[in-house]
Amino acid sequence: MSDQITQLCQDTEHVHSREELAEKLKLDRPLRIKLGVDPTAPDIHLGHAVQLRKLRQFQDLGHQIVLIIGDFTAMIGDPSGRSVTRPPLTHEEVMVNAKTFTDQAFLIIDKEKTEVVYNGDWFAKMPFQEVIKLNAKVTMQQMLQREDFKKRLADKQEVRLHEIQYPIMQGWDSVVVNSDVEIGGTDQLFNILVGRDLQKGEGMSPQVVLTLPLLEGLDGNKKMSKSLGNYVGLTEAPSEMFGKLMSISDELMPRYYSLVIGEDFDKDRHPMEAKKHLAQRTVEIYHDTEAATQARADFENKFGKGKVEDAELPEVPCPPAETQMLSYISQIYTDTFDQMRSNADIRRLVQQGSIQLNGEKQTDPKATLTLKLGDVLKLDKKRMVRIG
RNA sequence: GGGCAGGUACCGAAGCGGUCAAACGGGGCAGACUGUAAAUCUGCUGGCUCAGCCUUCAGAGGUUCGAAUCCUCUCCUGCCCA
Repeated sequence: MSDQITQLCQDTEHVHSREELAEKLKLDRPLRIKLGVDPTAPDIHLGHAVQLRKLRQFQDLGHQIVLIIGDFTAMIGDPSGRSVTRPPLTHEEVMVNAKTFTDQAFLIIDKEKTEVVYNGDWFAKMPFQEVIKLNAKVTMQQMLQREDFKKRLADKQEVRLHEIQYPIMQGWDSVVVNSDVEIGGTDQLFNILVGRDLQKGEGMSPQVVLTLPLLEGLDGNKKMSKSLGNYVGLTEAPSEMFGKLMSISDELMPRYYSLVIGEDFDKDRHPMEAKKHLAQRTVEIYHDTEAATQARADFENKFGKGKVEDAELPEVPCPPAETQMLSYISQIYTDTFDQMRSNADIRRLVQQGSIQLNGEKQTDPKATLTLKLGDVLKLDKKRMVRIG
């Protein structure tokens, strides 16, 4: 049993407290482990995975996972770590996101053994009287303890009242689902503690707080998030996933080793090699071994010692001779990479030498291209296509 | 409700009648160097049919040959007072 505690507390940021957790485990029943998520964006990424992997651990030990979809709270927006008010989402948007979210979450946790609940089920029906009663359970001073609020207040930035409701609601979720343990990122500490207070207020045994480190994004300093664009999505294509992981800094690697693939980082290994292992291993987890091997081979062909000719590249149809370069490239961006680029943007890429045909820079924006089958056109750092 | 200070490009922030598509910083992108890493250096960073033109400085009007800059009204935010 102390084994269990050690395992569960591994790679956590904050546990309050081990003793309480031990007490709960002694109860000799499956514990109810709560994780609340606000489906504000559809895709989940490696940052979410850190928490889901922890849930999986609990699950494997026979505990009951309670996944709360914050369909109601998502419409408010968690102000955690934010310096500005988040724009609200409609309920339809939230529900669409929720579906994608759970589908992806079940790549990690076992669907059969997971209880999924929506907090709209209780909040949407709550009469205003009850809302007031709920609000009476906490003080303004308590809420203002929170770092985000304090800071915004100090910086003379607005704090809207609905934002102050957020921790209260998240806390109330704990009462409703009767959780024994709540898991969250470090930025959730405050909210989870509110849950403890509310549970105590209802005469319940307070939940154990277990927070996990926030995974830094690819840029290495901000936390991984969709809106910052520094994320790796769980369902991204193998080559995409591989490439993104290869772009992280060496400093970040040990972090990713423990939080993403759960391995020890061997600092004597060549960094390049270590990173390839990280990338390969990650692809393996979310796709399969074959895809991972393939992604690696492909990467090496494209950027390493291998041959570009052997790499798997998206193919684009061969244009007529003397094709206007700008419009042709613009078309590839939209058709093949689903990216809107203005002509000015593409002109810039051309002038700066980003566009390369079989390794040769094409720097004249007015030039025309005459391509033949098998030519490799490089658009920017990450994107190349083959004429097919 | 009263007083004051503000709302500028992705963000922060200059500009306060013409030389403003708008300084500077951050971010982003590209090039060089590399390990498609980091650091560093360089360039770019509203749009277009690109030596020219078009649309921007909260919104709507107005003054002026000319407005991000002046005036009026509206909307929004912060601070202080009630």
